[in-house]
Amino acid sequence: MANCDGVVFHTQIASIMEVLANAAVVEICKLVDDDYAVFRLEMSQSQKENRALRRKLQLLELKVSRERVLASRPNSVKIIDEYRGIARGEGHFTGGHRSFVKPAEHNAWRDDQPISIDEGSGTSTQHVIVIEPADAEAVGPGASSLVKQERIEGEEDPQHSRDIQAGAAAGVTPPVAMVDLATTPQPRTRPSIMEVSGTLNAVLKSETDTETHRLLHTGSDHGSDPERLLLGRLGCSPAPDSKYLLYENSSPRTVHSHQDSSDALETGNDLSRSYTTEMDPGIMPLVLETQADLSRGDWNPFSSRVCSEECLDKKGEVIVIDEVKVEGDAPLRCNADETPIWKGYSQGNTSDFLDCREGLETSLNVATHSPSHAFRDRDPVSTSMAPSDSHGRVFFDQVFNSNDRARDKVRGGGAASGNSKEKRFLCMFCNKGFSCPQKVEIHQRVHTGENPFNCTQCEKRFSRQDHLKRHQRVHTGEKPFSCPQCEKRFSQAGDLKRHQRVHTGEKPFSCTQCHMRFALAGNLKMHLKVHEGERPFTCMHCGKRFSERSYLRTHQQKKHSAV
DNA sequence: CTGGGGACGGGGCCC
DNA sequence: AGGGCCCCGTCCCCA
Repeated sequence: MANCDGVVFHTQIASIMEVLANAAVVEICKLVDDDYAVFRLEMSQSQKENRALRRKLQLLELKVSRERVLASRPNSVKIIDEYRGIARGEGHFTGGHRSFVKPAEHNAWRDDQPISIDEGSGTSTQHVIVIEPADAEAVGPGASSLVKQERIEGEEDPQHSRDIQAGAAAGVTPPVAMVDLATTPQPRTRPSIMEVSGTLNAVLKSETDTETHRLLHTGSDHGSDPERLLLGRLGCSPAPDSKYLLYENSSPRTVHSHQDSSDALETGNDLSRSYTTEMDPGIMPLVLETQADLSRGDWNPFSSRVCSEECLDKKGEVIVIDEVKVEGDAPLRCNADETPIWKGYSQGNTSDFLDCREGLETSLNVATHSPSHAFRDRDPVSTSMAPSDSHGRVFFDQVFNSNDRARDKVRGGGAASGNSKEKRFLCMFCNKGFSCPQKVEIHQRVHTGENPFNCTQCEKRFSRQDHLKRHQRVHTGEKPFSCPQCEKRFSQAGDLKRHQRVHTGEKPFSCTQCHMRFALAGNLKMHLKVHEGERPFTCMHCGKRFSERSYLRTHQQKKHSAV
């Protein structure tokens, strides 16, 4: 009985505890719910305030930008303060859609010319920056200008840039270099020059060539010779003859010109420098010349030159440069084992071109050892290997009728020198200029090592067909060149010419260390080792040293043949 | 060492 | 455009 009472007591206690616990839980939940409701209410209010403020700010910015556009248009000669602020480093370009728009019509903005800007894209706030020459009076009404449009908040809006282009193109059929690189798929024949990492670096060349117009000008004042515009990717070191060169380093984007070293680009007031250094990283460098008419096919696949001197005479003026973003890490390759890179140019595979450019930069010795450099280094006057006096050369010129060609060669030597106006096709390895793509292709075998012509009688291979043909005289024994003074015959004309010095006594190569003279350059070279005391070949039997391998071989045959 | 030839690479020009 | 040729320079080798 007592046990039963104890059980009932415990049961009652348990039920009471349960009730109390449930009540406590309910109370706690209620308290939490109340606090949460209050918290959510506060949050929603804050968010509403934020939205309202943001909207207000956007409206304010839009209003200000419109006012600035209107204020700038009456005289059309003004650099908006905002841009100045940016140029001074007070402002920052934000990422986003960028466009340069310049109307083709009359090469200039007109006062009554509408600026085509799509402002209907809703949430975006756009700044229109009109960049005009500060010295507009001097430049005159025909001065060209740039409009830079910037979106602050807007996301990528392809339609936006199309609108801009349409507006620019609507007026007159523009002799245009209009590049919407980000939104318009370029034909395969158009090198995608924007596939380069780095910051935005737009280079625009204007034919007006005023100082203030060199906002983004890399070209030369010599309008007739704006030959080279190179796009390097990794601080590429181009051939020395490159007159127009753009390369980038990791630090502030600078446009380099071999000729315009003193122009605005080099000054502290250089707007372009201020401009470019303010660009967002991750935006691509762009290089183009305003006169470039891409539709004419003047693109030089080997040099990344956008246009030739002919098209520079044209007056294309509309430029639309859209932002181009880095699209991952494009695979870089320049592998000699692969299809020769220059082959890609016919398909306009410019990424290949650029990639190989870069690949080249990793081994600059290719360029520095290029034949063109070697030729420049071989100054027949300044080296001891040269004919010792002018008489010798004149004599040989007269004898062998090689005057003109010899002189032409001496003059014409390096890349883009001499007759450079017609050498529009540049080797992508050493930048040497050639008159046609086929010549470039042949020349580039120097760099690629390709030898497509193989001898059927031996295993030798040659880069040129005429060399193969010449080589095959070895097998045929053909010696079409006979000496008129003796009965000797030669397979090559040069060999005969060289041989005839035996008869003439001509020794055009003189030693600078002594008075010895030689008929052959190679013999002089060998002789010079006597003066230099250079004896790299050592006899393994007696330790005697020799300057030439052949000397050592002869020595060993004579002295140590038994061994 | 010197003299000289064989062979080849490369550029330029002509047809 | 492409082939062929001329020319120059150079390396290698041999007598």
